[in-house]
Amino acid sequence: MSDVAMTFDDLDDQPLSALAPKERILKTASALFGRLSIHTVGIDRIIAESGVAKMTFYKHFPSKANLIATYLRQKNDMWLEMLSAATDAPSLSPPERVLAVFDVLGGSFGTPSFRGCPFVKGMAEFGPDANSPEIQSIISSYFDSLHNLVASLVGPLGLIDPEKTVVQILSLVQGSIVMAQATSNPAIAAANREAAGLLLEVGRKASLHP
Amino acid sequence: MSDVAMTFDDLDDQPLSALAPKERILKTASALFGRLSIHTVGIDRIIAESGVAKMTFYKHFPSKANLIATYLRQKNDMWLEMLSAATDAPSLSPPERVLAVFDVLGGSFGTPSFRGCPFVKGMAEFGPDANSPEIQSIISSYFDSLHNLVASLVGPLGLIDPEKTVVQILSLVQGSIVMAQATSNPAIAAANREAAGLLLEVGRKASLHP
DNA sequence: TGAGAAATAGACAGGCCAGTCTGTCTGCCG
DNA sequence: CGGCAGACAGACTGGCCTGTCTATTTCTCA
Repeated sequence: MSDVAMTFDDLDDQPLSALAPKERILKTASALFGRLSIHTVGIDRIIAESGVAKMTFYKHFPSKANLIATYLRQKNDMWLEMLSAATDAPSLSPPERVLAVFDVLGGSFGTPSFRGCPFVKGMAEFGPDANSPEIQSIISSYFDSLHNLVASLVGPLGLIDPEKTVVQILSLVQGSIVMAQATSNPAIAAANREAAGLLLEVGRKASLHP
Repeated sequence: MSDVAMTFDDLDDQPLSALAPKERILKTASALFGRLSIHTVGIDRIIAESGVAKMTFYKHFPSKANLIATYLRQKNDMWLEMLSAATDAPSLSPPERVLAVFDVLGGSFGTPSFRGCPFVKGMAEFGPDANSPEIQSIISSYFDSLHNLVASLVGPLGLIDPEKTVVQILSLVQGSIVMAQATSNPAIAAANREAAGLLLEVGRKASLHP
């Protein structure tokens, strides 16, 4: 763990000074994709704002689709590593590990670079009929990974119907992100952390069939 | 209530036979915007698939932005009317009115025309930096309306912190839609209906401060 | 210092897209 | 039957976008 708090959109914050061209491109693209959208941001703009020549861009990224894939993979890795780090903290009890996810969310929601979930947005722009198999597979593998992470945290709790609880927690996570993006209510993460805690508690006893 | 079940994407299902040109255009656009995305669907394609002349299109919709706005307003109206109808059923108890929202969701998730929430997708394509004030205002007014609807259903329950519960319910709603779009798990709506029921129950007593 | 690799600047082709325009046809109503 | 409104078909413009290409400059490092 570093001494500076990580956020959901970590990379977008630092000044874009003299990095290697490839990182400069990726950082500029990441910021633009977040602020606007993927389809509305052209290569020319990414090139102009990252201060790079067109040939340099195409040397590092053979196509725009390749840049998008790299962008999404980077977001996937950063986000899952952040979650893993937070939920692995040794001081946490098993249920607290699940709830730690919402603390990470809450930390991200406040930052100015928060622009919603890149994968939900990616799904919106590259749906199942979009004929972009690589991008679609990155997106669905993100959802799989998140499912596996939460399932691995819920599993040890010995709940009656763990898969149901996992779905509920995942819905609260995604719902939190959507709500934080749509409304700037600062209480969202805390409210849903509390909801998740209740679901874990009740899931231990019985599931509404007393 | 009609004899045929309504779904989230109602209009997209019926055959696109001989309707008035304006409705044909809107229906075709709605289907294409849902299957693909707004930015990736061009006017030419909408015209071709709706079997309409270009001039006819521009007579009814002065611009693509106007078509998009009309499309979103129609989705807004249909969806809110569906929710109002379901939550107004006289046989329901006050808490059941809240849970009825998840029954509507569950009914939509199974239909082949379900393609996620048009407003979440709209937010992804027309974010705050997109310079499309009309579209943005339709989207944010949708979220406001949904908030008001849920708040009006939660209000009569006399909960300790109703606003917190409203946020939790709304997060479960949005999270359900995202999860249903990302994974085709048929149990999502039921699991989150149950979660919402628990939150309403617990919210009546005290909120984790015993 | 000197050579090769890498980056820069910017022109260019080909395709798509929004929106305009011209002309033809159909169908309704007096 | 005649006329007119509305729909149809499709060409066309100007602009943007991805990706290629050329020619020049800078950086590295031996």
